[in-house]
Amino acid sequence: MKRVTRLKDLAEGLGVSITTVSKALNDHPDISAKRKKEILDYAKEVNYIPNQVARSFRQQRTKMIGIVISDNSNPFYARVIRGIEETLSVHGYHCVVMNSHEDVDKEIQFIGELRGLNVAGVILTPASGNKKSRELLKNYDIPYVLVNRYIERDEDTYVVLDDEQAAYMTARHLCSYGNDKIFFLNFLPGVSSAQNRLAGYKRALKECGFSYESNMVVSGCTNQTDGYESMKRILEKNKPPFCVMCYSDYIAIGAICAIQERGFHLPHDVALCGNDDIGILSFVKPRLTTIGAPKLRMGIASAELLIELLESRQEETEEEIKKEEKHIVMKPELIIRETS
Amino acid sequence: MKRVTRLKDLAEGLGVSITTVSKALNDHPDISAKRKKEILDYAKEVNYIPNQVARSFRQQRTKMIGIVISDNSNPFYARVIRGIEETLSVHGYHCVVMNSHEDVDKEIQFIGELRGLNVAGVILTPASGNKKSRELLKNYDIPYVLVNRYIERDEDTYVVLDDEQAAYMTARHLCSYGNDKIFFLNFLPGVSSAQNRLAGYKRALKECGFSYESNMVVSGCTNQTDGYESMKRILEKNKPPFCVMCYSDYIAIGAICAIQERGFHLPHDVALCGNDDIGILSFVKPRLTTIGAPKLRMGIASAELLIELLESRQEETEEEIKKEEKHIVMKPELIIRETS
DNA sequence: CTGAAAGCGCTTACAG
DNA sequence: CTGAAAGCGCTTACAG
Repeated sequence: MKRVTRLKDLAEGLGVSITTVSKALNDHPDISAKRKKEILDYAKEVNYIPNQVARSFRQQRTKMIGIVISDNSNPFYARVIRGIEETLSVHGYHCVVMNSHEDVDKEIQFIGELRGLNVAGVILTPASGNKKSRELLKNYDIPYVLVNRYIERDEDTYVVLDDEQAAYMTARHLCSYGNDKIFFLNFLPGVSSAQNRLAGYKRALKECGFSYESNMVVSGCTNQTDGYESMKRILEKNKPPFCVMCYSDYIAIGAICAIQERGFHLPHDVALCGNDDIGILSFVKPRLTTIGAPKLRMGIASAELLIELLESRQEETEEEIKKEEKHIVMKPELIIRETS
Repeated sequence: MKRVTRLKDLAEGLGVSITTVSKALNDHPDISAKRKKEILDYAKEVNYIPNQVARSFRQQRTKMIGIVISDNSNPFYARVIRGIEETLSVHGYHCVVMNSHEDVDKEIQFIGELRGLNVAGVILTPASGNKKSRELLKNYDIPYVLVNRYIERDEDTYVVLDDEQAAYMTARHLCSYGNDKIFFLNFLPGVSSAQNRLAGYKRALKECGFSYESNMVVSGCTNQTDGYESMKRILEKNKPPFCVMCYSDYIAIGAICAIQERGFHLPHDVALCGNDDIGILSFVKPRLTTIGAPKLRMGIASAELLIELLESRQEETEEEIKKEEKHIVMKPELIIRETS
């Protein structure tokens, strides 16, 4: 196994000090142009790659960012992560991705591991109702940005969709069908996005003169199968026409399956909306009416926000760290296609 | 900013040496049970988290694995990554995910960055035809596993689908329709999987007594849009009935869109197969006939293979490193649904 | 502009 | 069984 080239090897090869080589490579002003060029040329020639572990250790800070989400293979988070990765990459940061699967204990364990890795920051989608992670990050003094959900509306720094508005737009749209029933297949009730969607749904019903009935809302749907099963149960007790709004496209696809199985037609018998605009579904029949969420942009925005946080921290002294929470709330877009 | 607890703080707190604390925490045999318990209890009490950066630096090895794929938001890779992450996580490793977007230069740059991070190993899907990354990894002496593609059939360590067999099964299935034309919307021609699929396609044609015509194969399809456009072009020059096999479900969905737009029916006018079995599509009409690829298992297998490589390296002396390349070739499964 | 020296927090070979 | 000391490869405050 051949030895890796170190700063010391460069210094010896050129007959200068380690300090000088380090300064040249780090673009320190305090060095003559000639020397610098000499050193940089030589470093390139021998393909010197600085040991980032040593560097991070010495500087007591890494260029590593922890990304803790429920599941990287969920198309929603997959897009968010892509946005994050691309943005961080440009700024010289690297992403450590961890899947919590909505498991609070796992999430807490991950935060500890990230602390041990001395990550520069964390981008987190907190597991349903988990306040502890946020506390830990604060305790550890790790800058963080929440994405897609928040814990404390006014205190966290986060990037979310305007969920209240998204649900409001969807429900208003469905109200126009004039059916008296708009079912809502919602997500886990402990999550801010689900709570805000419920609020938007209620607001729309109220405005349209529909009464809110709690048994029209199904909580805790997380995937296609939940959508399918919930829809089946609804169809057993209710005769179309009616409307259905779904927390996600995933759930919507499951629900559509149940509806078609019973021989009903969309949007004629059941008018249905999804949420998220998962790319592949725009090519699929019946083309799903949904809410377009800027997943990539949410990723990009959370990465940019975190970088901003990190940089402001560099510049400020300990005293004057301004605890400015920032909230980015993205506009949803109603994409009307064929299912409503 | 409060100071982080170090080994030294534990030592001082307990009135023992740093060495002893380190031994206790690392489960060194060379320490009394009583001392060890004392130290472990205290460490837990003050919530001591070892500094992995310092540790990695000292040991000249990290628990970091680089994952370099084209795009983490591609549902195929998303599942593979999930399998990798879960497996590595159990073994105490962490994943640094990087998207190369089939860009050779970017991929090479990433390998360099991973070298700088001193990763323990790399799991790589090499960009189309890129032999350089593999060379670099060898030069840098970084253990690696290729996933979903290989560069040198006999020399690399990799986990792939049996692509030849997958295409063979699909084409045989389509041959049974007795149409004389089986189009093949293939991927980038520089990639081993695309080459092997072509071989399987040819084998099936030959066995079924169909002649191979190169103009029935469209190379370079990567996404829905390519599938859609290619299918449109085929429909302009060819009248159904005929068959189409697609390199991916993505491409298949695009192709279906084009077919339906022209008013043709599946499988009556056009019998079509995808490949990958992207989960969400099993709920969608017409339900796509496809090849089931064990994406999660491919991820798990590549992670396990890499860990095996890392551990064997630990145990062996420099002399006796056995350069055993391992190739895992996974069985494809033909899932016949509604499009053929 | 250049360089000697300290030190980041661990692990490990070694002495007792 | 315990601990003193060296050292992993850098950066940085400081002296010249």
